[in-house]
Amino acid sequence: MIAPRGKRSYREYCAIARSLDLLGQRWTLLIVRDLFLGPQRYSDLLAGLPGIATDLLTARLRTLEADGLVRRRELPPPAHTTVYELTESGRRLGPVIRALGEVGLELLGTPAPDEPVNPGPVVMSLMLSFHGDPDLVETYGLELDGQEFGVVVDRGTVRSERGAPSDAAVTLRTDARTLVLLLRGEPIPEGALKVDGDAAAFDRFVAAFAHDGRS
Amino acid sequence: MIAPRGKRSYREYCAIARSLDLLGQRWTLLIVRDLFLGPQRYSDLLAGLPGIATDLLTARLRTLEADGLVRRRELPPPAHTTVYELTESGRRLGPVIRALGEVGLELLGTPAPDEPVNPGPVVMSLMLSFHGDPDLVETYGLELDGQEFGVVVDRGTVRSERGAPSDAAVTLRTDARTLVLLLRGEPIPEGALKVDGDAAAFDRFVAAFAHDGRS
DNA sequence: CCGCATCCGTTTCGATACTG
DNA sequence: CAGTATCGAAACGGATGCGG
Repeated sequence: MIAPRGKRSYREYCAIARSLDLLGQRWTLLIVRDLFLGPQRYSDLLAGLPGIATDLLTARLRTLEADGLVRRRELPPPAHTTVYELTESGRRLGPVIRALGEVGLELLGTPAPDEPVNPGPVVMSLMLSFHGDPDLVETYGLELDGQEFGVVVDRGTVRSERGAPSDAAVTLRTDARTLVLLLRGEPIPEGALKVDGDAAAFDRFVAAFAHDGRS
Repeated sequence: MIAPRGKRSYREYCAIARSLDLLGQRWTLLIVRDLFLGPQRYSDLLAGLPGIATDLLTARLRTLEADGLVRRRELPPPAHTTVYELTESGRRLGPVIRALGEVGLELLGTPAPDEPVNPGPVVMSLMLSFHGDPDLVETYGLELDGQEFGVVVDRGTVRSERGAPSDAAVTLRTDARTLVLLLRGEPIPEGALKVDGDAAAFDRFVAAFAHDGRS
C-alpha cells in the first residue's frame, strides 16, 4: 500500500480518492499520457506540455517516480541522456487514459488557430476513433512535425508507438495540425502532406480514422 | 463543443486535456462519484466529501452545471429541497470513474482509524470487487450509517443504487467501516452487524465481495 | 437546519531568469 | 540538456455569517 501523500491527500477510504491522490494533481495525467507512446526525455515532455513550468514538471516526475508509476533510465553511451518511462504499474493506467480520451474526443472541435496541436495526442486519438473494416490488418507510418510513429491496426484494435515501423503499408509526412484537418474533412494547406507508399492504403487509413459525418 | 474554460485550461488540442479541463480540478471527480449512486442534496454531498470548503463545493457544482454534467432539480412539495443529479452527459463518465476505481482498489489497505469511511464509496467499490458465481442473480440490501442501498447482482454485472430495494434476499445493517472490515476478513465489533433475511444469501454476499486471499 | 457567501492565511501554480 | 531559484497570481482550507 502506498501511503496517501501529505497535506493535499483526500484522506478518505475510497478507491477513487486513492487513485486521485496519485493522479489528481494538475499535469500528472498529461505526463502519463505522453509516456504512453514510449519513453521520453525531459525536454521532450516539456515540449509536449504547453505551459507547464519547468519546476512543476520536475516535481511531478519525482512524485510519479516515488509512487512507482514512472522510472528514470540513463541510456548507455554514446547516447548519454536520461529518459522517463512508465513502469509496469504505470502501464496499468491505460484504461484511465482511454476513458478520459473517449470523454474528451466528443468535445474536440476544429483546433483553434492559437491552440497547440502536438503529435502525441493526435496519434493517441487514433486509437479511439478507429471505425474501419473490423477485419483490417495493416500498419501505417506517421511522421508528424519530424516525430515518427507506427500505427498498427489489427482486427479492430489499434496500437500506436513511437518510432518508424518497419512494415508500413504507407507513410504520411505532415504536421499534427494538418493531419487533424485531413481527418476532419477540412481543407489542408497545399504541399503540407506527403504520402509515401500505397495510395490505396492511404485511402483506407483516411476512411478508418476520418472523423466526418459518421453519426 | 464546450469552450475550454478560462485561465487554467490546458489549451491543448487533445482529448485527454479537454476532459481534464472539465474534470481535472480538485474535488470535481469525487462529486461525480457521489452523484453516481443517485441524486444528492448539497448537505449530503458536503458530508460525503470530508474536508471540502463550502464555497468550493458550490463553485464545483456551478461549473459542472455549466458544462452540462450535473443538473439542479427542485423537488416538488412537500419535500421542498433541491437535489443535484447527473445529466445524461454526466452519466457517460461511468468508465472514467470505473477506471480510476480499479486503479485505486489495489491501493486500499485496511482503513486507518482516523480515515473517514463513507457508505457511498464502499457500495461503489462492490461493483469493482465482485468475484462470485458468474450465474448468480440476486439483490442485496445495505443499510450503512443509516443510508439505504440496493446492490443488484445479475450474471457477473453489479449495479448499485441509493434506496432500499424491494426484493432483497438479505439486508445488512451496519456502518461502512464494519462492512469493509467484514469483507477484508478482519474482526468486527460485536453487535455492529445485523443481518435480516436469508442467511445463505448473506454467505453468498460475503463470498462474492470479500477481498481476502483470492490472488 | 439548509444552502450558500465572505473573509483570510496557506499552498500551489505560472512565468521567467539562471546554472552545472 | 536538465533542471533550480525566485516571485506574483490564483486556488484551496477553514472558519464564520446570514437569509429562508
